[in-house]
Amino acid sequence: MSELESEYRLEYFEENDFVRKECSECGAHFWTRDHDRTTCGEPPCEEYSFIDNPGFDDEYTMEEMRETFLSFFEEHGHARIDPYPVAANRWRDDVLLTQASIYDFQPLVTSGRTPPPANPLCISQPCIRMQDIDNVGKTGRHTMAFEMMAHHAFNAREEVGDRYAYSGEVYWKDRTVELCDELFASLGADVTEITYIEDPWVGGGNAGPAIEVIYRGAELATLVFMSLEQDPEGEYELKDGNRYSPMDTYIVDTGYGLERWTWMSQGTPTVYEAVYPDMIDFLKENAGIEHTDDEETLIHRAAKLAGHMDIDEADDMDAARDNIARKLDVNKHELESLMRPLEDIYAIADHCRALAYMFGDGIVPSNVGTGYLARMVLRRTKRLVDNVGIDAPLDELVDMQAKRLGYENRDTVRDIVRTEERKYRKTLERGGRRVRQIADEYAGSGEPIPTETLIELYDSHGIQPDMVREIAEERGATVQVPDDFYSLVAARHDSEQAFEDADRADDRLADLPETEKLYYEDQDRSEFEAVVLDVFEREEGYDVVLDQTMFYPEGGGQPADRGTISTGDVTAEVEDVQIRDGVVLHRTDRDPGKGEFVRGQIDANRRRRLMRHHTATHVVGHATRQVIGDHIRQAGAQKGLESSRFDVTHYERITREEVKEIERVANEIVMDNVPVKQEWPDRHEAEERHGFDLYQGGIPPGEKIRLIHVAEDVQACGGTHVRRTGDIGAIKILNTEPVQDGVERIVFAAGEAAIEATQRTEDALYDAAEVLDVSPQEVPDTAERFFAEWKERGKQIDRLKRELAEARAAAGADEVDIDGTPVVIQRLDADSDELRATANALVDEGKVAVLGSARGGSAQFVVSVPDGVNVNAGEVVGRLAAKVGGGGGGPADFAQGGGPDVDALDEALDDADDVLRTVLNA
RNA sequence: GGGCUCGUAGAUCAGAGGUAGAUCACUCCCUUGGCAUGGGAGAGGCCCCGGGUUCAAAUCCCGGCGAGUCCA
Repeated sequence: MSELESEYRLEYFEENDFVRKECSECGAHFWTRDHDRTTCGEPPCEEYSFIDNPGFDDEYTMEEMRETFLSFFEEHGHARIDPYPVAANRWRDDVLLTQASIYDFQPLVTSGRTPPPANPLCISQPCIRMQDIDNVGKTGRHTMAFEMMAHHAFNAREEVGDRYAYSGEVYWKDRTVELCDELFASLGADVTEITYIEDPWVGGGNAGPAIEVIYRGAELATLVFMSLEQDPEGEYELKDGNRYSPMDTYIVDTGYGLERWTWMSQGTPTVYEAVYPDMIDFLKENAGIEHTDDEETLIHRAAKLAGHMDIDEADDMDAARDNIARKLDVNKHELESLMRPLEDIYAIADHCRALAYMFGDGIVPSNVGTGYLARMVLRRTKRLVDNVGIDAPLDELVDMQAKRLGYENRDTVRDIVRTEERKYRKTLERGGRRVRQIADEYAGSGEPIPTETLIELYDSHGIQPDMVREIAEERGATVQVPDDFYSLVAARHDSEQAFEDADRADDRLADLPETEKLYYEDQDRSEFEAVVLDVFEREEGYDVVLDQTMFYPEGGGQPADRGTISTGDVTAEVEDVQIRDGVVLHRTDRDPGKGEFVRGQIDANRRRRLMRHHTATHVVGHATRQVIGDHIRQAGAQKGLESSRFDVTHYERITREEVKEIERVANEIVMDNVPVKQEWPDRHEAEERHGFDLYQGGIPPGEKIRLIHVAEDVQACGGTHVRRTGDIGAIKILNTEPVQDGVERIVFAAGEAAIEATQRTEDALYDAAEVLDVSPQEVPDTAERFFAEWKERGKQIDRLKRELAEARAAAGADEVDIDGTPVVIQRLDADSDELRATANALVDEGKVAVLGSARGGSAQFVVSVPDGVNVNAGEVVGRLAAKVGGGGGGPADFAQGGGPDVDALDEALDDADDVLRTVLNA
């Protein structure tokens, strides 16, 4: 019995004559108004009963259902909130995709550090869950993309006062269940059929009681009461084996699946037909799928049983399908050939919606992060489309969903899909060639292609084993894919992950007040006075804490200030500045003394350069978005003194033309000399006005955030900036390079650094011009001509060497006769090409060539033997080379070798005839 | 972020320490009235870049650049 059992004894249940029951099938505890009920109502304990028998008074489209839900909660005192992007990594670094509405408020709101945008609130949040990907299309109810409708209330215990960004209780369990119940009733549901299953929730270090809400076999909502946090000494032990204790904040976290509610209202065989009717029709027609009335009936009946098709719960797909076929009394293969294409079409519609969300919200395909997930989904979708025989281009299919979802950047989305599809096609072509080659190798041998090769093909070249099998079979080779294929692949990646220590809160700083940040008040000042609050000794040097400071601590990609802190008699160099929990630590070489009055002086020149680069970063970012597109987002940035780098998301290489245009637009903003403004608005107002693109460099905590306006560009930013764009002076883009797939780095310089960088580039050009003895403008043409001439000369030299060699051979150098074979033994002191050519020419005349050279600081030999002469050239070279302290070898008719002992070369050549005789007689 | 694979002729690839190759494409010649085609000849290479090992590196080692792919 759960220790949380008492948590579920709600007044609301008692007042409304609910009873607590235990499911006769699965043993779960649940609450119901129906006193005769025996099962919990959730598959597999019960089947869907709403198919062809809708559970609400009216049919709703997805749009209508969303509106109905949100306005219901608005009428019940909730504020409606706009949805967040599906790319959750835009505001948190612990997850990639938004998988639930509560993700929008983690970690800053749930921890109480930042107030929610409204309290209570309701929202319909687009989510993507990759975990269910294998179920999509097959179970009739799983989708990868979905909207989680939700109402949330953020509560804090009375006794903690206003320590958190919200206080007191808005509402808790009874009101939550009551609202849920009322929503059902307002739609005309038969509330006696609803079951509320007790199902404690645990996840991500938090936990709490939770209730699954089941109606006619479908799980329509989950009501989570997040109220516990992990604590080794906590009073509750939950199903994950950890102990938990109550938190100061407690949060109503609900989830109502928009698609399921829509489905429930329509009672179609699958959720997909309820939510994407137009797209399903289009895909069916395009794929040429038509059903007879009998088949249609069979599909309906199978759909009701499809709840069993869940690869998590059923042992495997095959068994589940078998099971359904038996219940319907039809042939399994018949059922399969009927259902498969439909399942693919359902999955395509769902995947296209997921892709529309991802690309619409600015995810760029990549080999890492969310971009990789998007790439996987796209490729999977492409395979499904090809499989089922749909000839519409993928970008059009994704666009159908993007249009429905109301995205405005549809052209970019289509461009991304096309680019990505092209890349995939190339990978498939490359892979196909590779597999055919391997298949041909094994086709003759009768052996199957080894598992090791399959793993290699998948891991290194992205070729699915199924594809290998297909191609191999065409070529007459066999393939056996082991069941544990993917775990074998995983085994190749079992290296341990290195963890970086998170900055731990420093106890020493707990009692110190936050340092007053003068650098935000006047960004041009470089001197200030302060009091030393404390000094901590470090291994090397000291950490000095002041009451206020002009020193900018490292952050937001901007390096820390340098300078000095001085009292009357001590001057300490500030070598680094860091910030911990709002306290600025000045790392110095000397101790100014606790309690002293000090004068601080920052290195103004250094700071000016950094400020120029920081403001320039905003300008370059803005210019890049204007030139390339709205999907451009900051993926990292580092400011410097000589240059800065700015990483942006983009799905192609940035061209030279684009660089020039970005540079032009950026410098236009500089020349416009507009003021750079900072403001500290309420965060939610700022988000309302400017959207999530504010947070290019991460999300700051707190009720108010600092915004920097540069021309039309607005960003949340903690850095220091120049007063007007004209103060930047000039911006010069130095280079662009790929950081990873989907991320391009723009390296640029601002102000005097831009001039310096340009001068360096010019110096290089002038130096080259001087060497070529032409004007800088003529350098490219001249270089091209020289390179062509250089290549031509190389060929000319080769020709001449060949002629020289022939001439030498014809001249008949000292020729000796060894056992009837003419042999030329000669020292040439030429390079190895020439030796080779000469030897070849001699061989053409039927002579054995033994040539030596001392070119290049070492002794070298070439020995060449004509056809029909029984001398092993390799052996001759080996013996000669041994005399000069080296080695050599080669095929029997041609060999090379040498050694370091140049002085012994002549002696070795003198002995060559003996060597030849020995080898000949052997 | 980490692992793995690959950079050789315009394209696709072979060569795996010892004289840089094949196929297609290209140029020219022959066959034809012209084309498809057939026969022959030729041109085309900083073997990605930089170090190292070696008598000798396209080949082995290290570093870089570039492309691809899998995993988190």
